[in-house]
Amino acid sequence: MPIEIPEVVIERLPVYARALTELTTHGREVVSSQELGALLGVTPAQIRKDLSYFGRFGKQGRGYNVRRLADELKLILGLEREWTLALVGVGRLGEAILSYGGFYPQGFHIVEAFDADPRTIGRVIGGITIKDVAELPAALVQRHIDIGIVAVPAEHAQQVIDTLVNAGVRSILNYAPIAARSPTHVHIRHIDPVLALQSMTYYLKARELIGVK
Amino acid sequence: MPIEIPEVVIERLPVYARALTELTTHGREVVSSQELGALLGVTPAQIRKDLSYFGRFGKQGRGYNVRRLADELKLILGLEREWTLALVGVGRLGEAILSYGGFYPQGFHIVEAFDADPRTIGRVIGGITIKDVAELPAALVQRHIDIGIVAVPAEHAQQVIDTLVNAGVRSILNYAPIAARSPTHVHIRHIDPVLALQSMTYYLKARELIGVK
DNA sequence: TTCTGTGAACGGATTCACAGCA
DNA sequence: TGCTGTGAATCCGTTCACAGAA
Repeated sequence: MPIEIPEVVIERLPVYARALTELTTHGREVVSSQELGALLGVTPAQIRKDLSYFGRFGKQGRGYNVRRLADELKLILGLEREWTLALVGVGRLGEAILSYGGFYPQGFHIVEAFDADPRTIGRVIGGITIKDVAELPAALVQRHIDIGIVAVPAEHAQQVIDTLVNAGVRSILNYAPIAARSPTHVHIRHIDPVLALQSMTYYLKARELIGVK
Repeated sequence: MPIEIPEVVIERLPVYARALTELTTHGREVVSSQELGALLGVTPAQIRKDLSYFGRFGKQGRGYNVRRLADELKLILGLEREWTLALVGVGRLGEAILSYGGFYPQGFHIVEAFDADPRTIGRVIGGITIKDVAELPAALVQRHIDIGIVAVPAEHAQQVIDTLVNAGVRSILNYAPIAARSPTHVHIRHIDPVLALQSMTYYLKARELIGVK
């Protein structure tokens, strides 16, 4: 197996997979890197190069079989199977995450949820009984969890992440507004809308300065 | 003014600003790029280089004045002022966004909200009356909106984005799972937890293949 | 001495451009 | 002819390393 595929490439694959799946529902059977690129705002060369890390999926002169390529990508990403997730933090945000209908159909099953608030512990949301966060370490031993979701206040996030990591969780989706530190073998993705907004205002401000309104 | 500061640099500034603000609350007066880097998992050289695009904020032999640098960064990013936002889509997700307490204190004020569902239109959430999305274009003319938040189902997202762009909105925070196309002068940030999960499974799967469990 | 600011070197990702297959 | 797959060239961000200020 070829070592070190750039992480940016891995992050683009789900985007391709999603677009291809969408195309199959429209009955599309073949796409060229050109078309797919136009659809996604990516250069055709980018797509071809990315795919070339994993194999040769296209037919010269024709393009890619949409369904075949979608399936290949899902296999590469591990999207053909289901994954178990544990949610830590069931405040307003955590509750929204629990109720969100977009994870399950994609094979991401939240099977445990934890909180520190006695008023929240014991409640049942979306079929899941909220447990005491103190039970988190023990629960992680008992039941295999692939991915942790962190939705606790910023001040507790690092500690929760440490607990997850110590229990062997290697993938974390973090909603807390912190610059979390974790071992290199752990993959973290941050969902941070405020940070996203704060970088866009730079451009808004810049435009106003030069009077473009 | 120097042209073309890399976008990645702009995206790191809010991270620095947040850490510095945090440090000020701890009474910290001076930091070196070394310390700040350790805190954020970034190299000191990275921080110094990033800052050098905007000026000379440090003192050789000492480091940076925490409060001063925090203020400078906020000024650069436009975080000293308040910004008006309009939310489009007040389903479960949109409602969570409206109720989320993290935007307002950072100067991001959601002042309008729109939906297509007659049962939702007219409701009041967080002091805001939900309007009919059909009124969106007119409302954008009437009231200045800096940033649009898109939280509609995927199939309507592109159309909503187009409407926002046509009305002159230049910054969009998109929660819909689509690869949106927009003019280059418009800045879009995507919040897409499923995509984030789908790229992490690659590494989970890879580890399992080589038997690391 | 310590740590910033920065040109130069480096490294890695993107794009180019073309050989080769359908 | 059309479009893939891919080495080579290019571009661009990161890191190095050091001069210089406190």
